Amino acid sequence: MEKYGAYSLLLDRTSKRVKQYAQKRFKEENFDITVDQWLVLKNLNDQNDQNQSQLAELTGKDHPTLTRILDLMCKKNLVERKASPEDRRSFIIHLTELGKQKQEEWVPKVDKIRAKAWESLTEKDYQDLKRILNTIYESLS
Amino acid sequence: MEKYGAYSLLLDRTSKRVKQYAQKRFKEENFDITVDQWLVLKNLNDQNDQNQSQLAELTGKDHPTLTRILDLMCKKNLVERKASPEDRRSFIIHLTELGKQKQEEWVPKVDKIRAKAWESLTEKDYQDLKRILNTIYESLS
DNA sequence: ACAATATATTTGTTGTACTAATTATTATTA
DNA sequence: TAATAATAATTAGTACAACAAATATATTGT
Repeated sequence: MEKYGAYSLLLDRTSKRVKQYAQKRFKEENFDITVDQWLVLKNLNDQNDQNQSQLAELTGKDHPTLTRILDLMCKKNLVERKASPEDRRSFIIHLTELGKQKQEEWVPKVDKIRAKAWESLTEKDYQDLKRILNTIYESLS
Repeated sequence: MEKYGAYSLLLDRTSKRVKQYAQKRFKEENFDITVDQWLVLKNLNDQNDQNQSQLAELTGKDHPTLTRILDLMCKKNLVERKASPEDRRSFIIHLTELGKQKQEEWVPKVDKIRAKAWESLTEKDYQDLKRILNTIYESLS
């Protein structure tokens, strides 16, 4: 029972390094965006005009965190909050022209940065990792 | 090249949930400690009286983060900073009696909590996960 | 011994995570 | 319809993460 305890440290330090590496490369390429902000930008490009709850679900952020990420992205004119026509409590998050433009500019470069971690691994490794992580995720829900 | 991009979100959300689950269970068991503080406590039990640099390396924290974690642990009397006899710049981090006591009390319960994620997975899965995560970690060093 | 350099830790700043509490609005139901 | 509950988003407080810069002490090369 004890022997598997180490996976949590392993997971923690790996995901930290993945994020850190991406952030460092973002900076080198002068992206002027954080990794978490990028995640939101990418999701919005796949499906624009979502409310914050949907967006929080998709990006795996909780509501307060997403609120602050969006605050920062609004300041940078990447997204804007628009009143929802059918529910006056909620906002529609809308990707601006600048946001769209940046997203298109950055996507291929980000893919390249992400691929770096996969240089010494195989397709099967990817499938295994996906399965194992999802199993862990579900076990703790 | 693009298809592997998703691993980063997967890693991020899984490690987040692992931490979140442990923290929730810690609270339920009234441990009065954070997951990150626990990691430090456990490492100190394996080898007491390390300086902050060694401890930072082992726990995967950077130095400023560790400084702040130790500040909180000192306040709780779990550890204490002692002057190093051979280097006046550095501190020896010493597990107190209370720290030792708590560590022993909590270890078996924490192992049980950690094992929860592994219920539906095998020994081979564990080896695979370890190998893949370490490969990613090394690729980005 | 002196200057340059390296090491150990702290401080400051910005961003993210989680909890709890708050406000505003919508939905339920008695 | 009035009271109650649920939902969307925000705010406040505490903890952690990454980076840069500051401080103090050690080490190295000359």
